Amino acid sequence: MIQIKLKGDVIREYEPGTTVADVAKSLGAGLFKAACAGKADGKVVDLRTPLTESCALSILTFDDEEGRKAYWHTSSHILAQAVLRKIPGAKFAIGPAIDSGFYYDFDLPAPLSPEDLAGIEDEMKRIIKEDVLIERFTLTPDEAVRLMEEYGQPYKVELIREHAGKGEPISFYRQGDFTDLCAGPHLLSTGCIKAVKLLSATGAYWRGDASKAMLQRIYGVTFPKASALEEHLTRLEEAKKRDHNLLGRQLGFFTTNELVGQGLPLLMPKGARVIQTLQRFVEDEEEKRGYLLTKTPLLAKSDLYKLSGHWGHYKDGMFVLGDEEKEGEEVFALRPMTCPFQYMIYKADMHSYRDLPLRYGETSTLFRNEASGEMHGLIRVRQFTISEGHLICTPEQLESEFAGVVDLIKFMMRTIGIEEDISYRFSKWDPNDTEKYIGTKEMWDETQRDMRRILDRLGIDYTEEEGEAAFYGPKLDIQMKNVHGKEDTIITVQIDHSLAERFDMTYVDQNGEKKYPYIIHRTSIGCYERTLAMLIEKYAGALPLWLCPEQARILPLSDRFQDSAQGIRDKLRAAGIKAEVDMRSEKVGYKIREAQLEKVPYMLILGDKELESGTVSVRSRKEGDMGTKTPEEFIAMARAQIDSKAID
RNA sequence: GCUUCCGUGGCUCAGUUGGUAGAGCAGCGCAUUCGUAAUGCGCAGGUCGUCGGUUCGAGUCCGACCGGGAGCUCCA
Repeated sequence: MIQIKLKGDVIREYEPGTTVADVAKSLGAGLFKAACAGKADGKVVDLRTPLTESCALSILTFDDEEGRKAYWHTSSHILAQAVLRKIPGAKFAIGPAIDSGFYYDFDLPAPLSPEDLAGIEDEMKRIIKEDVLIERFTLTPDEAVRLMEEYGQPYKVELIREHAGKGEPISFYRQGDFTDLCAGPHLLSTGCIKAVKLLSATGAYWRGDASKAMLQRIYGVTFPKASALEEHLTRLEEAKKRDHNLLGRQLGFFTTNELVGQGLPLLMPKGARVIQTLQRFVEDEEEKRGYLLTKTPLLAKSDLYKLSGHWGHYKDGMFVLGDEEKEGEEVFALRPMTCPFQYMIYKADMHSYRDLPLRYGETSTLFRNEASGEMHGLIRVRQFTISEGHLICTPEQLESEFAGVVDLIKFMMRTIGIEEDISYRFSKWDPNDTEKYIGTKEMWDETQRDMRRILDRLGIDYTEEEGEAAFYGPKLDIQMKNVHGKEDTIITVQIDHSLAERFDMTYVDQNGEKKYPYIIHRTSIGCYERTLAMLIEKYAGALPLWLCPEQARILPLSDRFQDSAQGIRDKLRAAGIKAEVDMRSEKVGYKIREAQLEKVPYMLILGDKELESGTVSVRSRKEGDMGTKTPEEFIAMARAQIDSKAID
């Protein structure tokens, strides 16, 4: 007998060879029905796995992340089986579970129409109803290749050939007429899936490589209960309503124009005001922290970028002015970053170790010629303005300067209220990508070791990603997901031990020797356009009071009150509160409705009652009627909120 | 850049098998002067993204380009 330690440290004895499914069954019919996979001594296992030795076992259900992954992975196989039935000649690539469901990539003879998708979804429901048994079996690599060649599946053959070297048997899962190469785990039968929805069909490159074939990807999601699917779909709909690309336009924050061009949003008065508020806040805070403001040109001769390495590594991403081919013509380029400009400021003087650290900050407008399919609202644009900065320091100062930058960033994130929504990524180079990166392996090993040590000491909880570094150094990227679940970098901090030498930036140390300093590239709040986009989505347009482009709107009950309304508006403005009056001859209900839709934080209603008592009726966008206050009381309340940068 | 879907007045959309455009909101005018999410009436507004093709005739069919959405790739 073997001893299995279950939930709550309960130990039960089983015959050796008992499967995970058997154990689940012995614990209860309900658990067996809900079981998606098992976890034996911390390792995720298939329900079919026979237990040969004593271990700690937990049964994973849809409520566990790993159980959910197995559930969705099985769903992707059902999708593939449905495609096989509906589209003869379909070739299968890969079909994993993802955080929000699953997808499967296919090579199909014709593009998928929405009707095709509906037909495939119906077929999936049929397969589920048939409750097809799912079986696991293994083959040697040679047998596996032969089987997949027989099925006419070249992508699977390619995958098997790659695995073959490991000398392990290749596992397959078969459900009726469909057999797929797969490591598992999987549910026991197709009937375990209850509610299905196919969400979209799009393109995706084989192996994520743009030089390889474009496949068709179908995204879907499934749940054990129809109501859970409904809720999920409702959530997706709700999320779309927060989309900054929609809401930001509705609220009059920005617009785009065909004649102006792709990726070139026009910030309208309200959006421009929000960004101005953020920018003033950032510049003031940086000044307090010892940053030196610079203002450098938006373009430079190509020679500067040749020196920085951008001409070699980043030319496709730059807007180049002038014709390189023409003899003797000067060629310029709009700047894609601020680095070399601030370096030239550093180089304008001789520096002693006593001068360091030097912290340069600039509200910097950058231009990047992104490929046409990359642009998205305010998140990915061709011209943007970033709180850019470079810290020049000695090796001894690197850690404390880095810590200072992280402290500033955390302060910014806390202030705008997104501290809980971000994650940290340690972005490293890819040693095999010689095209992309400059510098030696020793240099990379050293700076990455330095950065890791600093991150660990700062207690930052980060993930690691290879091949995401800047071409000159590793990065700490601060990531945030947009409303569609897509992650973007909003802030980045980089350690650079390579460009100082390239630019011959030196300082004189205690011994009178010239040394190359470390450079920290950083932004404190990111680029304003992208940060604004994230704020719109985070707050569904209802920004914290201090950031609102219109903080109070006075609503005179009838035309008779217009003069006094303007008087109150002027009082508020004098107190630094952004106030307007709705002068239209409309009913107050109508004015309130509009102000609510425009997310104006406070509405001040003015009629006979208020005029007599020298007050206004205050309505908050969030709490509704707040009763009457004198203008002075309202100003005091609003100012307190604004000055503390309160997050509602 | 790639795959796919889409493009009708400022916005949201309708427009049947090709027969030369319609609604609501917004705007403007008039009336109304109103108490916490839409007052009524009227007026004006579109060479149907652009260019080319098929056709007696194109918003409707075809192509190219421009722009937008989703995904992929890319993102110093």
